[in-house]
Amino acid sequence: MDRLDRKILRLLQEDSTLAVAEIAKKVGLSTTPCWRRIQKLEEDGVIQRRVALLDPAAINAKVTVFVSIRTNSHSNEWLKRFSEVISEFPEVVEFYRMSGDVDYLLRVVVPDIAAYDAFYKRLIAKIEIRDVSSSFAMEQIKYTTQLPLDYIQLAKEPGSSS
Amino acid sequence: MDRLDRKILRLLQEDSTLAVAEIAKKVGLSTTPCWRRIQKLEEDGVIQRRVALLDPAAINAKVTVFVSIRTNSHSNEWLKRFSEVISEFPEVVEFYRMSGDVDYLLRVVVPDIAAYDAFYKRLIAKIEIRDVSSSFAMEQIKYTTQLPLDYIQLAKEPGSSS
DNA sequence: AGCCTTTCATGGATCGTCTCGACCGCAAAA
DNA sequence: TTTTGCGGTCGAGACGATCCATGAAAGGCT
Repeated sequence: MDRLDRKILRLLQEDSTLAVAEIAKKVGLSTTPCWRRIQKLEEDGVIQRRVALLDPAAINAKVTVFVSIRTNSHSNEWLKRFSEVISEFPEVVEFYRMSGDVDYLLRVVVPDIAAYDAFYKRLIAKIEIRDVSSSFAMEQIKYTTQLPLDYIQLAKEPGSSS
Repeated sequence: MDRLDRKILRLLQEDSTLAVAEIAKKVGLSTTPCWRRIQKLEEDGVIQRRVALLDPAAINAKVTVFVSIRTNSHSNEWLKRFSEVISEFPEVVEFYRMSGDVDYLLRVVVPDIAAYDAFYKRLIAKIEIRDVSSSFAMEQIKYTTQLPLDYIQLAKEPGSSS
């Protein structure tokens, strides 16, 4: 993993429809080695998948709700079942086990408050939860799938000696 | 927007490398009309972009921190500057203006706690914030870019009469 | 110094896929 | 009944992915 790989990843995180030749030009390689690098990044699982991102408004899912959950049971058994139940809901797009005050945090996407209420009822019907607290997002100021590439451990590269 | 469009979107949200002919087969269309629908979905902005998703662990960015922010100033002026400053950090992958108790919520991605501390210092050096509270995610149980398609308003379709 | 490994550049061949145009047919709408 | 809006089929041209072969440059090792 070197500077070139990082550049390639940066481009593909922006737009995965770029042609290999196009990427090669931008990173300063010819197409064959650039193609091989991309292959390798996919084999190694650095690039996990390529997906289409949709406009939330266009599919009537523009309200984000953060749901903080506190629980009584902390057994593995319970967590397993809990995870399965939660993950089945397509409205739940993110789901974290947290440290501190709150045990779990969900990001839920729905059309409006009424739909959230319906979701909430379906959720608590399926599993018992001690304490639930919902916070509504008024505005999504930034949302990106582009992870920061500044922390990658770069391997030694040729041409770095004086 | 009908059932077929929804099926197409479902597939492309999963894997945008699928060939048009492949999608057509799965959806029950022939390739040309399927291709036309995809074109239209892109023109209409329903499909916003196609991107590569990376493995957070592979790029040394596997710790998620949720940052709750409270502020004093609520002027548009201040919000504008605040948004710009925050959005410039590549570590901030999500950024919401919230209702209720907390004013803003960030999702920040970093390699470890030390890196988060460094990020935090850079942040508060750039802009004054009344109150900041950080919660660390222990585990990412679910993360998907697939939005729920169950809320799409379907247009009238042929063959729906008895 | 000589050899080995790695990785690049170049060129080319092949194959799949996208893209799009032309035309037909059905069915609902006007 | 005519028009309009899809979808189906066919097919052509362009483009891009994939892979092979070869040669050159650079660094590491003995």
